[in-house]
Amino acid sequence: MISSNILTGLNPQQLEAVTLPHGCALILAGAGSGKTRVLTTRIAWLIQTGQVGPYGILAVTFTNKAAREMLTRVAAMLPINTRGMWVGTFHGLCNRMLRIHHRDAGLPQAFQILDSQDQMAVIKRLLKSLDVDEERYSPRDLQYFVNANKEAGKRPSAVEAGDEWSRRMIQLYAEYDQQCNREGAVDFAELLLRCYELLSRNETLRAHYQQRFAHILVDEFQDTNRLQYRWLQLLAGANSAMFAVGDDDQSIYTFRGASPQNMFDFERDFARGKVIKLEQNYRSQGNILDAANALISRNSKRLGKKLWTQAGEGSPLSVHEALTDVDEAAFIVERIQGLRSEGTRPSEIAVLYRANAQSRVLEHALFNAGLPYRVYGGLRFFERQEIKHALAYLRLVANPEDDGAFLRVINIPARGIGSRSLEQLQEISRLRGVSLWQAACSKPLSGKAAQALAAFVQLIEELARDCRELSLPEIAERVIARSGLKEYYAGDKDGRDRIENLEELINAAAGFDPDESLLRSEQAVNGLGSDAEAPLPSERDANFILSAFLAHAALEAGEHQAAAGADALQLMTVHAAKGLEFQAVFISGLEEGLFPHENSLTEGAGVEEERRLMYVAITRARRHLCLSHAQTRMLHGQTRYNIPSRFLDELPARLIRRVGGRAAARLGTGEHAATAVALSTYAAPSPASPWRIGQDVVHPKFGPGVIVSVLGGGDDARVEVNFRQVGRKELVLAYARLTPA
DNA sequence: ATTAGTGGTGTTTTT
DNA sequence: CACCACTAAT
Repeated sequence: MISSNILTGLNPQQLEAVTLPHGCALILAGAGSGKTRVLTTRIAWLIQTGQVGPYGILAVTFTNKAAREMLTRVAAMLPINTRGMWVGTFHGLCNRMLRIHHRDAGLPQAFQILDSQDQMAVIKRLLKSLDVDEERYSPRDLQYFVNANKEAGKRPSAVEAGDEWSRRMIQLYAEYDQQCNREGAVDFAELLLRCYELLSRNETLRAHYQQRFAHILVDEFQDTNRLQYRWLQLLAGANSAMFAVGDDDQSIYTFRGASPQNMFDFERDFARGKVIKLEQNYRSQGNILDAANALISRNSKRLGKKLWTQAGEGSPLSVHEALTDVDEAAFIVERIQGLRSEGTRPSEIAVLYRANAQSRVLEHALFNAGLPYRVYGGLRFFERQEIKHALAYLRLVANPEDDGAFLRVINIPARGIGSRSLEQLQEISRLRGVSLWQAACSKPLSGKAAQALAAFVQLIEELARDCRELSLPEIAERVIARSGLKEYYAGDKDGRDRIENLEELINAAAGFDPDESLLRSEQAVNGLGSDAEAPLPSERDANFILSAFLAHAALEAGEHQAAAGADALQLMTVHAAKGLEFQAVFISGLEEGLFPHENSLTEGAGVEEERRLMYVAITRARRHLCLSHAQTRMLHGQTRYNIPSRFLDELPARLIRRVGGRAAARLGTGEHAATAVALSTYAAPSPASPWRIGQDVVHPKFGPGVIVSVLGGGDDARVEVNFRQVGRKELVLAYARLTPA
């Protein structure tokens, strides 16, 4: 029997999980416990034993990468066509469903997906056109308001208005939705909500999918939000088996609406006690694991789980205190060189940090040391300005009603249509209730601007015509050539990279496989009467493929940054490191206010999430773990004095070895000595000083409060205090009569 | 119409 | 510091 093959090497708990009889179950899988393996083997086992065909499987992941990996691994285990399986992210699957049933969902066939950037642009445009006071109703707040409510499953009419402010926000939310509908645009949260509503409204459709998906598997269950949970509930029929894998200790996305509560609810609603814990860790050595366990045990709300390993205890964790962020980077470089001389490959070394901004100093040091590195985060391929511009042209070709795309490129490159002409256009579109494109087509301007506008309209129409006969990469090429974007960037001093990126876009288009995101065979399989709109393969015109490509660009923004050499160091935020593992891991910037981040200190649950984040960071390491912090650090152009992170204190001392570096050895002589002396005379950075973050204080006028940050030093050392009664205030220590409480 | 310069502001993590 | 929105000058 071949089936024994895929099951060999599983430990008893893994085996039990993989071969569970039909029904729902919750798998509590600790870090490094073989979670992905269990998930993929489960799928392979279900299919191999004939319990279900590929068509009956729906697997949801959190990232595109995880989805790809799952498909690859299943395909490696089974010689079957995985095409029929629905594997993807929540957003990707909802997109797929909405494309198939766009009519039932009330969407145009070529609906556009707005990424957060696009969404922000729409919101700003909206606020401006309504002449809203952006002081009181900021674009950022509205974006947050809209997303939070959508993620809670609430349309404007369902949001309860407390005060004047929220009443206005609800109005704006409604206006925003209307504008999106007018333009055929859908934001990330809308993908989910729209799909949820589609399924809950349309009984036929729901019954169809419920019957089809006998097995629903969910990865990273702790990251699901309430709406996703309800979406899964709708999709799971009476006979569907839901298999959820997650780790409450690795829930680090509650800021984005993720609700670990879903794990508790899932046990109640579905699994009904069918819970399997995977606690054997195959990744890290004992000391690292002990540190992680000790740290996370301080959190109160846990399902409870303790990792263990058969690997030896390994070496202790290194902790280094640096004077400045620059010294910290120098120390890390030094250690990395040590690791490399021992034979550790650069790509097996990761430098982690809490916030993207921290990468600059590290990059600088690595660059000077000649160490190849790769930074994850920052701008991704499809988020780059030049790519966004090119995509905007493509969006106009696919759907000229797309005002956002229109505004983006109407004058890029400059063609003589300035703010004056634009105002006129917008006025017309507002009065007639038509899109900017339609307004432009009615030849509303006169003089030079009119000619320029006509040329633009002609350009888009011409491209749209071409689009019908050309393949996707050919369209991309033509758009880039005819739009004048290349010439536009040729004059720029950093235009070289941008032009290269534009050329890369053509490659991306050439490599795009629409079937991967929207299965070609899907329509045949799922011959539902309700979506007769589904185009026949021959009729799957360029526009359809173009829309699929644009959706792909929005949903999967692409690689974070091109690889700088195949074997390079890995730099990334802790968030980005989730799910990865490395031989050696550096966690930098372990300082109060940074990690844990100060913004998390004000809310009660915030610190616990930061602690889970630290837990994730620690458990990325297999053999070497090095923690560091700096006494002073440049942040927002200001020197800040930080005390060591509380998380360092929460690690058992027996697991830790304090280490210095060459930089530290220099202390006591030369310039560093001066700094050291100067530092010791300042009250702010000394651990003995009462002015530390988190300290409760009393002010004679403002009353009681808590210190949220310490800024500067010397005569103008200041603290920021969050007062109970009057809110945040920044005080100069030399003047403020502040007393510790 | 376009561009350069200014000042004010806000900064976590991201599918 | 870095990004923006707005103003002033070409």
